[in-house]
Amino acid sequence: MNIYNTLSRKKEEFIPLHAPNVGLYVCGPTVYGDPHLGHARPAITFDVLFRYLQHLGYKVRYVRNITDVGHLENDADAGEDKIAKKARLDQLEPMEVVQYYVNRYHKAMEALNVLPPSIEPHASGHIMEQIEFTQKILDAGYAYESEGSVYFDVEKYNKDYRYGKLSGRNVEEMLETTRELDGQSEKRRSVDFALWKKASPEHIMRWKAPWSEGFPGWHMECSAMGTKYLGEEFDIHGGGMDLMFPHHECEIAQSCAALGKDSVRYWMHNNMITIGGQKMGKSLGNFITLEQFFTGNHPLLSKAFSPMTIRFFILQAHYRSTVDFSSEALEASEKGLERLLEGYARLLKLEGAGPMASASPVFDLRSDCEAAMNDDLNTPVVIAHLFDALKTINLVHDGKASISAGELAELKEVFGLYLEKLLGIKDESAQNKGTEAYQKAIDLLLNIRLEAKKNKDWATSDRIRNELSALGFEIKDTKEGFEWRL
RNA sequence: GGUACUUUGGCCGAGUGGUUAGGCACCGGUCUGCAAAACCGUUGACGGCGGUUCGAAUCCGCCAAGUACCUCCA
Repeated sequence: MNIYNTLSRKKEEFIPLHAPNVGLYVCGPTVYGDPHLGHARPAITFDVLFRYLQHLGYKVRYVRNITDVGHLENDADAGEDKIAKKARLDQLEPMEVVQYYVNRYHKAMEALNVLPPSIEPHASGHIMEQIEFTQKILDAGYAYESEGSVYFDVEKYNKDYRYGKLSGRNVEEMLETTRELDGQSEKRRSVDFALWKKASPEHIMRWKAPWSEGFPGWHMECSAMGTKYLGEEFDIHGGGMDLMFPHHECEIAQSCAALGKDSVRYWMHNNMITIGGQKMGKSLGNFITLEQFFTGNHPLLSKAFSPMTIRFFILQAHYRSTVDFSSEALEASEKGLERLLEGYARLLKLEGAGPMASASPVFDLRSDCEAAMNDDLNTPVVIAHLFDALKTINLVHDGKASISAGELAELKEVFGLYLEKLLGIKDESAQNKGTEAYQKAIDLLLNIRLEAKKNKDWATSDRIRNELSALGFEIKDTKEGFEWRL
């Protein structure tokens, strides 16, 4: 398959370092707040990649970290990190905050049908590794200690390697534009970044290190944990585009400085989600949590949207495009998804007959979907192919076309493979059907209605329909009789 | 200011040189006691100007508009 590599800004053929094993690392959430739409996109994107690589026969070790040490707040809050701040404000243990939001994150991911990664390491559980990694960089001469903190020497590193190759930044220019703004800091240069930070007295998350009691810098966990679980060199590193600079740039520098070589072969970045053309952000007030989507409890939402609708909506855009969220767009996706799922249910009940057509479009579905996935995970095109197949399914269902047993078997297999296994779309309404007795009771009512209809007793028939509708049932009359759903 | 990128029909969203993407909506039709649903079908587009080419939504240049990153963020 081909993967767009941010490093080369080109699509490249994916060749694993140690086939059939593949190492995949993705930047996970910082757990100091409720999971929101922004967490859903990378999780779903790389979930599909994880599923597809496995489908291709690779043994994938998928590492997605939990950032529970917290990134530094801005300079005004010098030295305080998000989790520590949240814990202090709520008078909780930092790990209480972490546990609470990790649980919430897992719950949301499960609802979105995102498979759990192979390893989900916590930054707080890998302080030793981060200290060792920092020491390696110091030993290699690319870092310096200052007042108990350790900083990465970007200028020196840039002389031997090249800092900024991922995001296209030029260190000389960065130094020129920022040098004068820099006051008396512990850092030699404003572009230098912290590998270890000495904790201020009020900072409650702290660990002992050779340099001071403190905590690791923001980028260290990914270098340390990535190489710990996937080796000094591994295949794919993913994350949001906003992490390209400085986070991933610094990661590259750290790993390269410590190990003398690049760790990551393919860098993949998913684009952002916008709301009304604007980025979603806490400071912009257009922030919507996943729970708010599931319940519809937000002024920007016209109604509740199911997790599968969110998942489908995200997959209807390519992962490298921005995707603009609106209630309208979501409603459009919801309807399309429903149609697709009903078609799939219909397909599973179909029976084949007639002669085998040798050049049936059914047999193109597999190769078309495969080609789309191989082209940098083009899920919107896969979905378009499924909609094309849906047309065939409906024609057969309506008796306007016939299909051979062989074609039907292929269609069922491929449709199910892509929709359920690879895109990870499942029919949620199946869970809403209730017990068998309950279903039979509803069927009984609707059968009575059917009889009333036969007798042209419209009063009874309409009464049953209207009252069930009022209770939230959706009644559909069909040729054979009826269908219903809650 | 620097860096990266975007601009496709009413809306969402694929597509990188020549052939229908797809979804939603609209419209027409089938079905129906009525209605809904479902199904079928049709219409409709490539920001502006110039260039390369037999031919450009697709390549190049300029212009315009917009977004993100450079500071916590997926």
